[in-house]
Amino acid sequence: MNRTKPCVETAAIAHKALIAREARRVTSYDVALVAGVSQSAVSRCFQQGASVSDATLARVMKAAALLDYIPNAAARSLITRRSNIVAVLIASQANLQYPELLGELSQHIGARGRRVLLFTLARETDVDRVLADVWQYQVDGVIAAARLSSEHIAEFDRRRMPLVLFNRSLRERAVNTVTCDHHEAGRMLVSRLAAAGHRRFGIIAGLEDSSVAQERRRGASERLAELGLPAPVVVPGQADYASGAAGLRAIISAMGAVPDAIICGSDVTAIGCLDCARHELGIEVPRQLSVAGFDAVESSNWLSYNLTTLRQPMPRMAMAAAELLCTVIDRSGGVAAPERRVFSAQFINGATARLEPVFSSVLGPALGAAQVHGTGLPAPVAIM
Amino acid sequence: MNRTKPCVETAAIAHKALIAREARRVTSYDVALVAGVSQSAVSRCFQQGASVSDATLARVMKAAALLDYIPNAAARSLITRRSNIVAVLIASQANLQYPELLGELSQHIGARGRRVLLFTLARETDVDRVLADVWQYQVDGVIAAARLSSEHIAEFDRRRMPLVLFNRSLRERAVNTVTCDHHEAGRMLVSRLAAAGHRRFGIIAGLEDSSVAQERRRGASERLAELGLPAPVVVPGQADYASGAAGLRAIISAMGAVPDAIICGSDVTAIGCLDCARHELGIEVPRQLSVAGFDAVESSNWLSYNLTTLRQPMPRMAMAAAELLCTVIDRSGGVAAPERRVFSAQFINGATARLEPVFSSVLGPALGAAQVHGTGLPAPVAIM
DNA sequence: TTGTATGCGTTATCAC
DNA sequence: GTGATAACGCATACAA
Repeated sequence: MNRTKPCVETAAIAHKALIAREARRVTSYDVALVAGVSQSAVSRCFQQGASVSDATLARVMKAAALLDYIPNAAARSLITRRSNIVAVLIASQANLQYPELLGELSQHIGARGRRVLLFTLARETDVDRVLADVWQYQVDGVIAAARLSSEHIAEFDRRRMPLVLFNRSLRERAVNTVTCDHHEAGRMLVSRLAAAGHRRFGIIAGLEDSSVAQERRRGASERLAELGLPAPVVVPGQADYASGAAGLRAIISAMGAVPDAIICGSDVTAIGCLDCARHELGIEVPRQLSVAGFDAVESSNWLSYNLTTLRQPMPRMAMAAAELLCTVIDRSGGVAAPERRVFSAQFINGATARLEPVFSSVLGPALGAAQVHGTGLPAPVAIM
Repeated sequence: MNRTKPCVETAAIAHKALIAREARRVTSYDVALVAGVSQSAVSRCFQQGASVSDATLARVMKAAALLDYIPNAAARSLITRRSNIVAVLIASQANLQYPELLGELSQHIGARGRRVLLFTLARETDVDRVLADVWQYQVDGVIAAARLSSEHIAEFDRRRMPLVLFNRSLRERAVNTVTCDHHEAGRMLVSRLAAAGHRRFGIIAGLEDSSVAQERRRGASERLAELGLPAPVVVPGQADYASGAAGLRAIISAMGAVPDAIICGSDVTAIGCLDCARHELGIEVPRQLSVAGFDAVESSNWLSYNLTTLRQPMPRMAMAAAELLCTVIDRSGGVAAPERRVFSAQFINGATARLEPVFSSVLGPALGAAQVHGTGLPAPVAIM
């Protein structure tokens, strides 16, 4: 028994030289040769539930270590039909807006033994080109944080490719989704602002092609109508800082006055709006104007802003997406009905919106603020 | 000839049903059968410089389209020894600090016909575990924006795995790198501040294990010593907002006074420092205190801050890294000497540091600012 | 230009 | 528990 030890080592050295000379890769055959077992035995040593004797395992592992052997995932996936790779499709925009998303997804997917193959979309129209690549790489599933058409979804079905939509919903087709309820978030924000007496609203929209921004806007407008408040002045925006200033000026110009509240499609836009109001137009926030955003990005919490906003639970959503996709992959074959996981946005009570009722005791009888905001509602509207 | 057309179509339909029944994938053999050619002909149709007649190409492509055939990248990489996959190793920290990096890398690498397999590191110590995965996936090369030890690099060499280090340099070993000259950036910042009369410096360090932050700090300290200025008060930080406020208080406490200038390891820290100074301690910036950051993140340019900072040319650096790696991959075999591409940081002249000489004409004769800043230098120091 | 035959490195199936 | 052998789906050398 003792004699095998030096044998394995010297054999490994000689064999390694041979491999280097022939400029080949180290394969399981090489390990088998050095360990003095069959190639099948080597293969089994690198699998989970395989039955191998301790002695064999030890010999094989030793030989593998000496040769720097690592199983070839390409060859494995060819036969197992599992690449252990998950594609993540994400619009560059979305990646910049939610920088933590990719990292969170990668972590959770990694924890489930798979890796993320990244497909970034400079424009949403790149989807077609990118999907062709996705099919090639034989990924086990796809998380899409980008706009997919109904035809795209159909192709996923046809190819039996597991798919989870992230923050995009598609009414026409049943498909696995993880989303935040942006429609409800828009409603909630308006409810709170209206309850505090805001009457005249401006909205700086987010990206036109973003369903997230559209849902928020729809929710807000819908709730305003329900409450019998005037229709908001809506101006376009691009979810960036500059859109905040431009939007604010456009709203004031269209309205002929400063509105009671401005709802922005994103925090960065809200911050742009805020800075413009305070530093350029001399409008006091929140005394003369309330400003609210969406997403609760890190900077919204900074002392200079302390923004009133709504947070999507990104970490939980990322985890849910990873979990959902991996579950679908693991039970592949057994095709189950698609699942929708919807999370609620969390209200962040910052300091850029007056959310106390106008007749709150903290305000004196001379309600300058109430006058600036127009007549105000006779009574606070029920919150949500 | 005309008769072949319906033949291909009906054959395709029948064949597709067969494949579905057997629950197989569509392979090049299936396409060959339907198109009435050999499998190698099909293979050639999906390669670049292969010689195929127009007629064959047309028949094959038609059959492929009808069958939804896509070449299997795993099988291809097995024989070509090219996966067309590039691994990107990135610390989660770095991803949050430079959200655009991943997207830029992905775009440029995609433009060169490859995709990014993402490996995020929650902790820098995860490198070992992650590298084992990297070898498995048979990637063509690696871009590492994480700390690698000399032993790690040695393993890349041993496996002949092309590697580009991003923003990490390693003196001990020759390796391809793309970096920004952070050492020089630190020196530059001190030179400018010193030239404007700042004498007493505080430094809020970045992450301890980040070579970027260390280089900046070393450059700054070195330049201060060269200029004969007092050694700076250095306090720890974590590149986050909270570190700014904590660092500012710590520096003031250690110094027993407000320093002339504080250099922060990152913009976010600088913004935290700024907010604390202005909103909590009532220190006027830049009149009583100059604050500078690093990186020129988007928010540094906002009206509320307008930060004095230094920008790394991230887009160009990302492009350089992608280009360098792909070049190395394409000439694989011909091992060339490693290359280092070093970019310079760009100074952003914001409004949070007094960079005019203290005796500038815009200041009146009663130099409150100069007194706050101590004696000031008798004459401006030469810039750089 | 086209077809035949072979190999890439692994897992899976079956005897033993 | 172990070893022979057959896939997996493609690209390539070579003959035609």
